[in-house]
Amino acid sequence: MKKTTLKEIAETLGISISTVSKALKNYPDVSAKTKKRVIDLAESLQFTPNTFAQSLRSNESKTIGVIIPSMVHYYFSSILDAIIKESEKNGYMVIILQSNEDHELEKKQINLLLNKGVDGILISLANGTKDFQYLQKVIDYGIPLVLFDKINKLLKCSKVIINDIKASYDVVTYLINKGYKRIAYFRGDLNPQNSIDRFLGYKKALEDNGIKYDSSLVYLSPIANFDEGYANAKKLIEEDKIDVDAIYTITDLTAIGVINYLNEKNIKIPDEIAVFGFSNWFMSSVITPTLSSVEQNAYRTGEKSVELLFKEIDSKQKGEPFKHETITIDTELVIRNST
Amino acid sequence: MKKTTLKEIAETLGISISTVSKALKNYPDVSAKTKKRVIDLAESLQFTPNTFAQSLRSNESKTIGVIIPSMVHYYFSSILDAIIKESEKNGYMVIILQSNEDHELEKKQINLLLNKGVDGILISLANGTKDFQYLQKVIDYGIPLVLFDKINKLLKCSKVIINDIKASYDVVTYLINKGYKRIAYFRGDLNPQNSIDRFLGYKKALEDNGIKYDSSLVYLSPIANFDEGYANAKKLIEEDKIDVDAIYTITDLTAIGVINYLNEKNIKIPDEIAVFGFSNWFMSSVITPTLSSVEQNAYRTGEKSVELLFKEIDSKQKGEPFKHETITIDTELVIRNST
DNA sequence: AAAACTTACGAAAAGGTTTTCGGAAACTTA
DNA sequence: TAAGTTTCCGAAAACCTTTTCGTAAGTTTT
Repeated sequence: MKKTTLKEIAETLGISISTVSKALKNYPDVSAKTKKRVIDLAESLQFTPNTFAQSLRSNESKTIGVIIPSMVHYYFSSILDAIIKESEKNGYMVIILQSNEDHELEKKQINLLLNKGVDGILISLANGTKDFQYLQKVIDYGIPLVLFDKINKLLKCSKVIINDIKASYDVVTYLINKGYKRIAYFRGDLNPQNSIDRFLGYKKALEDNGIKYDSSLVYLSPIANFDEGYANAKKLIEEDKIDVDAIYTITDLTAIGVINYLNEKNIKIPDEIAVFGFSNWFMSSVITPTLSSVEQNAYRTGEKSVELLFKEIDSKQKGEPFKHETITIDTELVIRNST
Repeated sequence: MKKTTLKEIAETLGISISTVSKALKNYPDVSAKTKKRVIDLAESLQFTPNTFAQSLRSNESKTIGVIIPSMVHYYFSSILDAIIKESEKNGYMVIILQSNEDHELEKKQINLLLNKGVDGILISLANGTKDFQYLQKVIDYGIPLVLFDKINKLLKCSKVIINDIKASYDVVTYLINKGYKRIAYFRGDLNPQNSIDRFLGYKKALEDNGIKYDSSLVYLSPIANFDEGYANAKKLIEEDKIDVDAIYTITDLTAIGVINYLNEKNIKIPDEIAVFGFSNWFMSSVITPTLSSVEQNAYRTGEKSVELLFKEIDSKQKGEPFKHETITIDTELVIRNST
């Protein structure tokens, strides 16, 4: 089975290819009668234009590329959900790549997408990413680029983020107001901006509330997973940090590791130790006890990211200049039984 | 910034476009000297062939399409993880679409992918899908198609599934051997094949173990989510089904709903009622109590699906006939504290 | 030295669409 | 009726790569 082409329609009707093309695109210089003949035949043959040829001519693929660290992740899959749906509404398809937190792979994938001829790129950076030359290359090539979640402030392009400093500040302030005094923090690596910012928010809230920052209450969980949360909680308890009354973590998964350890040791949450997470994974609402967290509005982040990208693609098509924007997505504290 | 073309290289070197193309593809009828000149210049200009033109010529996009019901789902995102990674290894990119369990949308998306010119399609069917004409169309067009997870037996194409009947049979047999006698089942809709099969496995295990099937112990949860599990558990308890000693559900999420209700009512798991799920979501290993489940090997399902698809794409390129295969992925019971 | 090969390159077509431009025919205006 | 306008269509180029086929020059064989 072969696809119908303009040529076939033209030959069948005894007219030229140009006329067929113009008829289907409703050009004014085709008579109503001819238009009808063309459209009728095109429909009966289920004609759809060959996208390869269209892309070659227009240099547009009607496809965008997305690079995320990992797909099996509540936050990212929610963002992708939004990106895919919004793109489809706009007649675009989405190619997804996973950097796997590997900086070199990310670099290669950017090049793959550029070669592929995508009309725009959305990316949440891998943690290790320090050299931004290849992203600058995307910008130089004039390909619309939007950074979301894990961004780099130095790049001149649009960005969608949350205010991590404020969100983190709010968490700690809430804990202090609840009466918790010795608040441990399980921080992430100091590489992606949001990891730094959450740590800064933690510190600032302590300071503003007259609590001295104590570095012995800060534990590192570089990949922010379940095991690290569990291990750090174990360490904390075994180090006899008996006065710690709350543990706040870089992300929910780590917090759930903490909860599991505390549950095992029969340490009462929140009576003996409270736990606060970040990102509001679905899981957090169904574990025991339910986990307080920060709703990051992943879906909205995805929506806004594509929105910015399409704005930029649009400007490019029209040859208009484009003003980069940075959108900050609102976050909210979700209070549950763990605090 | 514009992309380098063969033409530019040809003009710079004062040779023809054909020769440049052949030099880069290492044709034997280009002298070593010319080859070197071409390759050197191509590298310094960072030449990469225009994929639009390549696709137009070869009628291949080096892209495959995937349609799943939903992306924010542990099972599906794991499958996608595998699909994306394996495709990348083979030099293919992946376009992902979500049918949202909407049969009409699914149909539209198949057409989108066909028009896009993807080299193959992977799909897990929406629950409501009853009319398979448009999938037959894919096959008729000669586009490689692989069904996974939620399939239809009548379609003549490759498939990757698990043995749902056996997996379910094993669960119930295990429960019976553990001494549970009144085993309730929260079943899914009778539409996708796997939902039917799990139900059949449940019935058969009862029968083979001399336990009479009791339809009053079967509850329906059509979309198999948390709330339905919770609601059905509530209903079961409020109906005073006091002798029920185990609840087995179509999927983990539903089981977690059950656990949450039982926890709330202080009904001891597994002492008063045991709970068994299906799919082994990550969540199941961290809730209280941890949930017994069936490991479905999602990643492996993804791997095998692309493997079959690429086999078929390969055969097509070589003009060889292709023999459809159905691969059955092994499952294992994962026993935890809920049973 | 003529015949038979080999080597190395280029012309050209094909893949399908889009859009500009030119021109013939039909029509309107003075 | 001549000049000016519309209306409608088609030729052709452009987007870029790939591959077949032809051919000139050079090399080897009789």
